[in-house]
Amino acid sequence: MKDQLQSLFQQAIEQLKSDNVIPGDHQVRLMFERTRQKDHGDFATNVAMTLAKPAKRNPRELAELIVAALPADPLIVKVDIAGPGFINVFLAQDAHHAVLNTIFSQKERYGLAEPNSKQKIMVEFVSANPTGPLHVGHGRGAAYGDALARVLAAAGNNVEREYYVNDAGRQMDILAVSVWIRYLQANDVAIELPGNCYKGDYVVELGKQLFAQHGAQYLLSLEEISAADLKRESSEALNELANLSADQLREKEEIAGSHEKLVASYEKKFLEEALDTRIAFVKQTLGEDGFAVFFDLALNTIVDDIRQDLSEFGVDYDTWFSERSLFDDNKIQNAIEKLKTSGDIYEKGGALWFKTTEYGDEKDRVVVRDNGQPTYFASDIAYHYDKLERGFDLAINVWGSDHHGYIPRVKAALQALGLDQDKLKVLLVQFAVLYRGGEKVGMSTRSGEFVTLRELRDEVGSDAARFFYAQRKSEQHMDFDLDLAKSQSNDNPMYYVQYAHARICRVFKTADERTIDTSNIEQADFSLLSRDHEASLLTLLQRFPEVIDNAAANYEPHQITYYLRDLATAFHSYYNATKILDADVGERDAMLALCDSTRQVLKNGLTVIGVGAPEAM
RNA sequence: GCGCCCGUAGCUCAACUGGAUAGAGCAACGGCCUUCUAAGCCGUAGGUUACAGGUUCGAGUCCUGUCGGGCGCGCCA
Repeated sequence: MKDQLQSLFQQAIEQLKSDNVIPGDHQVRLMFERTRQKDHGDFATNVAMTLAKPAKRNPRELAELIVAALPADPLIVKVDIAGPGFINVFLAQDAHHAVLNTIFSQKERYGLAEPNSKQKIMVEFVSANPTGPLHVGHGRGAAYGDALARVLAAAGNNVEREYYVNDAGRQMDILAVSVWIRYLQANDVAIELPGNCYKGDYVVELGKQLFAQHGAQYLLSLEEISAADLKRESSEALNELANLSADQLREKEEIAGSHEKLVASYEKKFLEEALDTRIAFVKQTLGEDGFAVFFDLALNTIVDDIRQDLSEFGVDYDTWFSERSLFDDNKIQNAIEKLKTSGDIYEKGGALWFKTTEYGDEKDRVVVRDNGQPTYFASDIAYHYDKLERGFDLAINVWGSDHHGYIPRVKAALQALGLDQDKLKVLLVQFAVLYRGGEKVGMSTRSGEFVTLRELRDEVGSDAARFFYAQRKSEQHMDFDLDLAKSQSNDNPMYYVQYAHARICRVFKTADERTIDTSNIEQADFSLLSRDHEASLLTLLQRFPEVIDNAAANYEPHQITYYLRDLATAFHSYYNATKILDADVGERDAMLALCDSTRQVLKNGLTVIGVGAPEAM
């Protein structure tokens, strides 16, 4: 529809160019918008106003000339010039009715572009550390990422979904040690779980499970363990604190806010040091294979759980990419070597640094620590290198907004590796701030104090949760009131949209019961659809492909949810104002055709955001 | 201190990427079920788009500053 208008107006503009009204070399940006008000017609363009300056004429005068040069076409019945120079286009009735034929012929494909006709895109999202179950914060990333993937696919892209599993690194070691301590407790060893270990109930379960499988095989006494613990006098952090000069102390206190806060921050560092000592001890005592028993069980159990959780949420991935595989396949080494060759790596203090400042980062970053261990950043360099080498036109990362500071260094790495940094698009999802009874709820996985995605799904259902998340645009901060989400789930607009779909289904069932023949409604006389309600519905049905396009182009699946609400509203109004099945045969069939098309588009739209379209509520 | 994001009706959010009179849902108030599902419909009320400047035919949207909120500034992941 827009395309046809484009070409008609383009002809008019070419005409004016050859008449020297518009400079021939001027690039004309011709845009059509749906109008907000009926007396502005169906479409409006501001082209006369944008051309006013280059053509050195006032906009309304220019609009007259454009309209005069417009070729006649049956599509357009009237063209108005309004306001400061808008050109308002009124379409013929037939043009509105034609959408029904299109929907009948394309059915579940209506609104969707030709599959795989555009780019090959990878969407990586969620990628939460496999150290515990997903919480409701991850839910937003999951709902957004998956809806985005579906929208991009609907717009004709070939889309792959990937989950990057951080199965290497310190957090996983902490998890393994946490499980081991719970295992000792299951063996009646009177050991305490350190405060900075993982405290969730699932860790207790894993400990019990290992006890059942392996008995006392990995048992140590409290005395043996305590003997190896880090003593306060051996702590680097505490020694540093003790040796601060008076000046240094005052300066650091000022930054920390108070003496107590400064001491607390050093105590915290000491506890992390102590935990590292414990990890090293456990690794050494249990041996590589013994430690792997705890590590692998925890990892596999949790990844399986996450996979199932997401699948029940309607999110299924094409690939689960293991961080550890980057080590096994030497991909990290290779990436670092490549950076060395290009001269982007230097050594300082025993560590290897990557000159990210050369590419716009605020400071250089360590890729290999002085102890020889690659950093998380090193993994990420290798991972993104590998990702882009796999041949995607575009790689999208959906990240929590807390990672925004990380973008410049990853982009720096891509540039240094000779890749096109524009092929990586990072989309940030703001944190959902959780409230329960007016109180903010914490979401730390280590503390074990969080509401899981599964709990939310159990209480409100996967569809309602998805719709709720999908309604928000990603960069919008979001207040998530758990009580509200649970108690008022019927207020979720999803039910309103689904209800419209179910109502239409009911109309057709009742038609059946009354032995009304609905098999030929596609051939009905659509010109009988001339009420205001019908015109609104037809316009909305026409808009659906534009909505998909726009949502995909801007990475904004939330546009679909608002569109669906509008469509449902238009239908509910129509339904209340009209007794469809009691109308005369010809009119009735036309109305049924309109209903059937509306049902189809509601279903197509719900599918694009990953929500079901039930036939009854 | 520096950087990123945000600030729109009492609350939660939209606004077709710079367009015409800023819109929905909750909450409030008044109506509509002998009818194809009332999980619905119709109506009333609610706004200096945080504030102050600027850019232009035109600004919630772009620029500058101020205020307020979230997040980030590790040889953590």
